[in-house]
Amino acid sequence: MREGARRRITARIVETEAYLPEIDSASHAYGRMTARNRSMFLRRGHAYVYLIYGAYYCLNVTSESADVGAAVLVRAAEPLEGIQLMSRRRGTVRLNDLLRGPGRLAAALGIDWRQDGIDLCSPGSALRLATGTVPKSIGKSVRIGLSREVDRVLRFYERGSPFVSGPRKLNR
DNA sequence: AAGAAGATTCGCT
DNA sequence: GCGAATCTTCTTA
Repeated sequence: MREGARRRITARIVETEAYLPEIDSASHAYGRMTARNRSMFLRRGHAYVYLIYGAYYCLNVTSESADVGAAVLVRAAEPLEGIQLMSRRRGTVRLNDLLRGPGRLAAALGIDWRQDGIDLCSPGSALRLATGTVPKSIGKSVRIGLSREVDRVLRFYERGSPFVSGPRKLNR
C-alpha cells in the first residue's frame, strides 16, 4: 500500500525472490555491510531500496533480525487501487504491465531513495505492508537475472497470475 | 582515480 | 531475441 498526498495506491504482491543471509553470494548483503546494503541489516519488515543499471529502483522487504543481512525482493504485484496514477507514472494503460517486474513496480509506486530504510509495518508509513488475499497456489523457481547462485530455488509466485514477470518456462 | 559489473527495461530486428 | 541505456557502488581486473 502506497499513500501519497493525492491518493492511495494498493497492490497485491504476486511474485517475490528471497536473498539469504551469510551464504548467498548473489545477495547485496553478501560479505559485509557497505553504504549501499546497510538497510538490508535492519530488522524484518523494513524497506531496502537500490538503483539498478542507473535507471530503475527496486524494493525489498528485510526478512531477518537486526544486524542480519537478508531481504525479499518484491518482483511483481496486482494493481488494485490507484490505477490512473500508476498508469501516468508508467506511461502505459496496460494493466498487466503496471507492476510486472521490480523496476516497473517501483516506478508505478513512486519509490526512490526516500523510502530506503523505512518501516513497512508501521500504520503511519506512506509505504506499508497490509494483509490481503493469499494466493491459491504458489509456484517456485530459480531467481531471475542473476549470474551467481543461479540454481537456488528462491523465487515464489502466484500460479496462473497474469501479473507475474519472468519467462513462461519459469511460471509453471 | 579509474574501471567493471549490475536482483532491469525498452525498442528495434 | 539482442543490445543499449545509465549511474551508483565496490574493487583495484
